[in-house]
Amino acid sequence: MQQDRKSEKESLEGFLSRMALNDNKAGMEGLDRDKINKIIMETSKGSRFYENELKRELQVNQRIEKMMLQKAQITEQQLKKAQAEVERMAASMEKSRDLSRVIVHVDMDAFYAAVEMRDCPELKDKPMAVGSMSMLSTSNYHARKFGVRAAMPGFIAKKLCPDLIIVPTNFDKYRAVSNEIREIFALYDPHFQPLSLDEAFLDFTDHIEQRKSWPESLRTHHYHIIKGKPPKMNQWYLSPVLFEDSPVSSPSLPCSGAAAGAVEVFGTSVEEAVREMRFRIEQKTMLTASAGIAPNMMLAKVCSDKNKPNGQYVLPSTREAVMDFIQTLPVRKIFGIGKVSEKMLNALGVSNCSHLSQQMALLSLLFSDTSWHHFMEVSLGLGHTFIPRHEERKSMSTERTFKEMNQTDQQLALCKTLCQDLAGDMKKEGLQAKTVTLKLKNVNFEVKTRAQTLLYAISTEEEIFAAAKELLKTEIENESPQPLRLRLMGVRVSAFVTCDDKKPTQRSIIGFLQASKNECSSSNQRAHQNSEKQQKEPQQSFFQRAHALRLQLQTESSKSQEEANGETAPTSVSSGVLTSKEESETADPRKDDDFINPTQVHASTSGCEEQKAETLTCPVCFQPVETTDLNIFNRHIDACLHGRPDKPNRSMIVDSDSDEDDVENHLMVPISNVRGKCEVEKEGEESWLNRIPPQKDQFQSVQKVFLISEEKKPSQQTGSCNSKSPALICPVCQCSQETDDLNVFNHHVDLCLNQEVLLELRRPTIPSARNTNNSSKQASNYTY
DNA sequence: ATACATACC
DNA sequence: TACTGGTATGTAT
Repeated sequence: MQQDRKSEKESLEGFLSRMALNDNKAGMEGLDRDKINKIIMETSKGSRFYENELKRELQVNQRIEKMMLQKAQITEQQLKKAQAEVERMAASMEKSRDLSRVIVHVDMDAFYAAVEMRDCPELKDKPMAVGSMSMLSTSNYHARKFGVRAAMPGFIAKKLCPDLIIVPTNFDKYRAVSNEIREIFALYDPHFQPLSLDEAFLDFTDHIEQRKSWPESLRTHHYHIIKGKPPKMNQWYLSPVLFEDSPVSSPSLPCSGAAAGAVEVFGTSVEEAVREMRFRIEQKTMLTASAGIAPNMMLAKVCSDKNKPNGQYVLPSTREAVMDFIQTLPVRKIFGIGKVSEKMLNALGVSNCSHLSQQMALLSLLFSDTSWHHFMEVSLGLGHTFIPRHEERKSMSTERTFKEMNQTDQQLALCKTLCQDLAGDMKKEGLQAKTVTLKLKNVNFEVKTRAQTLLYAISTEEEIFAAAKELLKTEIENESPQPLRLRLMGVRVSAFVTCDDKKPTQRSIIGFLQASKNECSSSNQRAHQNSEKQQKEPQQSFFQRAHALRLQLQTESSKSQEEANGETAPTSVSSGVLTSKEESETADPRKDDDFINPTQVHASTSGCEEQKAETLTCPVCFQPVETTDLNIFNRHIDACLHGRPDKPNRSMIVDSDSDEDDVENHLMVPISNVRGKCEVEKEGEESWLNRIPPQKDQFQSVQKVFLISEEKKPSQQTGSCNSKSPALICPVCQCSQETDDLNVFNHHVDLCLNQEVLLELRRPTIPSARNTNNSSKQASNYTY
């Protein structure tokens, strides 16, 4: 009994560390923590969410236990050695210290809540929060006294504060205000870096330098005259009382300006400049901001929190001031150290930054290099002194939470919707991605992610869905006969192709062939392992690539079908050259042990590679054809395709949208569609396809292949393990081939691949009108 | 490369 | 009744 109680208490404590009130941030001082936590607990207890949090807490505790075990095994000697290393590192870091920059971090006070209060005077004296019963984005300072805070569900907040008013989010409004404040930021640093709608880093160094010589007139700013109301205390007059505990009689905000005729003159110092900026923000938006001024970004961020709300804090640019400041700083305040890191550090007796430096040798042995190097920088008060330019986006995603969904058809439909939304967002930014990730959260709050990287970039709804659907189907199958009981689904795309990757489709085919070449050489001739490295294409197994290519073709064909009814839009075709201009191995691929050796297929991956080809390489037989006459070349290809009618083959797979195995549902691609999409690209671009204008007989040839494959549907083999005879499975079409003769098999694979290559090359690409639009989607405004 | 976890707003 | 959504990055395999 006692034991039970004890373990319950322990898990309670663990639970608290995840769930309990975070009084780390501003506005949470002096409230009844225990009472609040009790209410949070009572409200949460027994819920699926709670259970999951408990589970995660357990995992963290186990991690800590492991760490402690590791710690126990550290010898005196190891520690000494580590200490030496730490000191070396510290010395080298110290050398990089730069105190010459003036970095400012600005942060709007309770942003969303403040905007809503500004626009609705009713709310001014009341506890309110922005969000919903399910989740709050932020709360005003009134509500914070009750323990109501960002990232807390509204229904719990209501328990803490029954009078709480919850206002739904109005993102458009916040975005508009955000644009207003960003205009002001730009006046002080045109290269400022926004962190969210309400927050930014600015480099004031240049501004300060110029400001020194500014006349007073440039530093004089007018108060807004609000109709009829005489100025009083400027702060009260300027903006509604948003925070009753905000520093009203701030010495840095003299009232004299207002009294003297509604102007205020700001000085030339950094503090004055920042105060001026905040003043202008307040004038323009009737909202207040807080700011931190420090020699680097890491410190500025901490400083902006120091005198929140409506205040600022300057950390002098001396080593002494910085080191003093750091010593008492709780580790949790540091950007990048969250609940879990804090808990782990606490377990080692590290709660503030002075402990951090004291324990650095130990930390260097227990944490990864990246982690302890970061700790080290923090403990020395170091951080970025130059604000990095806005980086390119690395991923884009959309996800949705809903009431339990366990029907497969609903799940697939939702997945499609998500893909549609995502494709729309991608289009806005002209993005093309290679990796698709599906995110699932079941009703027990367990999260799963499943990703697939394709070797070509995709962007359309259909393409994304083709990949996402497969991932989802796999998960559904894995769970069957139980259904997936989902509460959230999300789709993310990443691994965007860069602007110079102009021909992702083209590259995908080339990449496929080149990569398989590499693989062949490494798997069969170990001695040749160090052949040229693939620069950008990911190293995938042949099977993965084949699968990826099939997926792409799948998408493409389903698109073809959809578009069959409408007109065929003028689309361009990816360009590239297939020539036999070869310097190296020109051996017959079929003499090789590999089932494919497309070393003969070379292509210019970009238009800049000048190639005047005397010969063209047939994509079917891989033999050079000594002609530049496309008609002749086309006839050769036809002959090749005709010449091997007796090998088993399959048509390409078409998305069936059914729950049955796709392999069962392959269909013919309407030739008319293939043809309709075949258009010539830019002039001057050397493309194999360009050299073959769509001719009737071309497509007839292709059609024959399809017919052949229809005639000879290979027997199905889904499982790879239960085949008695040594049947081989084609990595392209994934059908088992009833032969153990490698030559026969190789012929099949060749044909299969060539067919896909042919179709692939007829695939149109959407002209990539990529504009580097940096309008990033902004998340919620959390003020923890 | 993939999966999962942590962190931030 | 009810515990987000978007992005980046670290850690582990």
